[in-house]
Amino acid sequence: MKAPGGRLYERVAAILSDQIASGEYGVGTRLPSERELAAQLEVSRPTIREAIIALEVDGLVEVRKGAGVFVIADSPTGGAASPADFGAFELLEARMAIEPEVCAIAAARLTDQQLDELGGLLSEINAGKTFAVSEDADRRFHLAIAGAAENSVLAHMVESLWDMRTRSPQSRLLSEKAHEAGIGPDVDEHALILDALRQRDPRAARSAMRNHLKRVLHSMFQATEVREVEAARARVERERSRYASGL
Amino acid sequence: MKAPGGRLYERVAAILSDQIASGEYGVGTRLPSERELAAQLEVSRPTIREAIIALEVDGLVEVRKGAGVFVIADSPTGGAASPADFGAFELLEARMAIEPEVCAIAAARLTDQQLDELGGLLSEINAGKTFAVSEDADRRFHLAIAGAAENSVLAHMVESLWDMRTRSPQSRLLSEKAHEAGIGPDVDEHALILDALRQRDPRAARSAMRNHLKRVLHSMFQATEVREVEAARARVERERSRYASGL
DNA sequence: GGCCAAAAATTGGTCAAGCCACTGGACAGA
DNA sequence: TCTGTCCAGTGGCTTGACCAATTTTTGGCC
Repeated sequence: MKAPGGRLYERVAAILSDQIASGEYGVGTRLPSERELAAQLEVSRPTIREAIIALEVDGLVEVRKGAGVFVIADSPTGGAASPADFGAFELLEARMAIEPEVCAIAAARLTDQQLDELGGLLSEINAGKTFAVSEDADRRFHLAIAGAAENSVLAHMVESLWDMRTRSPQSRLLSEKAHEAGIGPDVDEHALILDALRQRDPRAARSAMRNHLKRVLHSMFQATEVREVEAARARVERERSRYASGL
Repeated sequence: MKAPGGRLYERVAAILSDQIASGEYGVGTRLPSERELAAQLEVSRPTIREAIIALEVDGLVEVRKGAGVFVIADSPTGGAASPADFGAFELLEARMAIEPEVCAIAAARLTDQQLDELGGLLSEINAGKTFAVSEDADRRFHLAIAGAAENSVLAHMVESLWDMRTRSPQSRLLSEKAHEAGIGPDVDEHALILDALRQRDPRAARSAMRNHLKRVLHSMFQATEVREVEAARARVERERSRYASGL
């Protein structure tokens, strides 16, 4: 379940696979062309091709020369149903309980090299032109911190947490809503976390991570509110049109 | 290459896969470099890379940057993951990071019924005549607290933590050692945790849980000091020294 | 207007060449 | 003998190009 720094094609495959699982690319539909994907995800075409081949071997897509890449399934072949659908809020609560501690531990053990790596990821979050790209960088940022804690159990836990998030329909929905509302990974907050780690100050690191997640929680509230407002507006609109016709 | 029977990478993957299956490239050995393969099979390097990725997704080979491509199996595996053997000390460290927080959350949400249940488990730990019995009660005590946090993700995490412990040879070994040294679940400490939960005081609960785990860590040190365990000794010792600094 | 064939645009398939980062072992110096 | 440095080899990724299959558009014809 390790996924962080991995190879580029793996990350691209993960992104695409998520988008397929989430229904963003429904079964039977065509994926954007290799060239488009390369532009969107900011990688080269060969890398996109490698990712697509990985998906193909997993039985998710079918490639038709000259026509395009088509989705033929939304989950890995024999993958007998991924159970465990967790709620978006409890997932975040779990992160708030675990990640700050992990971050504190990491602060005490980080190597300079790992700091550099995190710096790079921070710029990636910042530079990511697409929502999907910077969100992926966000994920790798958090996983890199977990890795820096030098505790494979904790790394495994944090990874598992993010996987659950990916698999959770609720979380994906909320993430989408947040996205539409213009809410994405916050660069400044991540910078604060990195600062604390640079100082190798466990308390500050814990606190920075907690604040970050608190803000994420806040955005989630916002996103859900927006959603409700929209639903309400739609309802009003329906009513309005109904009465208008009777005029 | 000629005889267009499909895509090139598929044919290359088939060739390599056959050579692996036939033992031409045995498990553990290294494949020729991508450049060599490209020359041998008269295809371009990207094609070789695509084929290798297909083999990788099938679990046949492992790619190590800068080193080469290594055969790790001679037939496609179901994709099963590794058994994951975690170290006893890092496992405990993970518990120290997670369980106190979970305990704090539980303190705020516990029902009276859950308190009663915990009380019952406490007596079981106390009354358990066998080491195994009270240890099992110990486990259920901790899981019950996690369950009381009313967060399925956290409950899942804690459960997973204890499962790892059960599956970890190192942990079992240490637990045995501790047993021989007369060290078992400490009733008083569990009582302190329960007290804090009864007061519904998150801080006190967190602190009580942390102290409890700290003591467990201490016992583990004692147990490892008692005697050496030939096979695992080196590894345990390495870990031990790493965590000793944080004591 | 409707139909069909040719042309153009689009898409995957493959190749070539190059630069980078990492690994591992050889090699020189202490 | 040991240690640290260096370098050749290896995979990782990109750019740019051309080919082949397919789809879409175009334009002439009926």
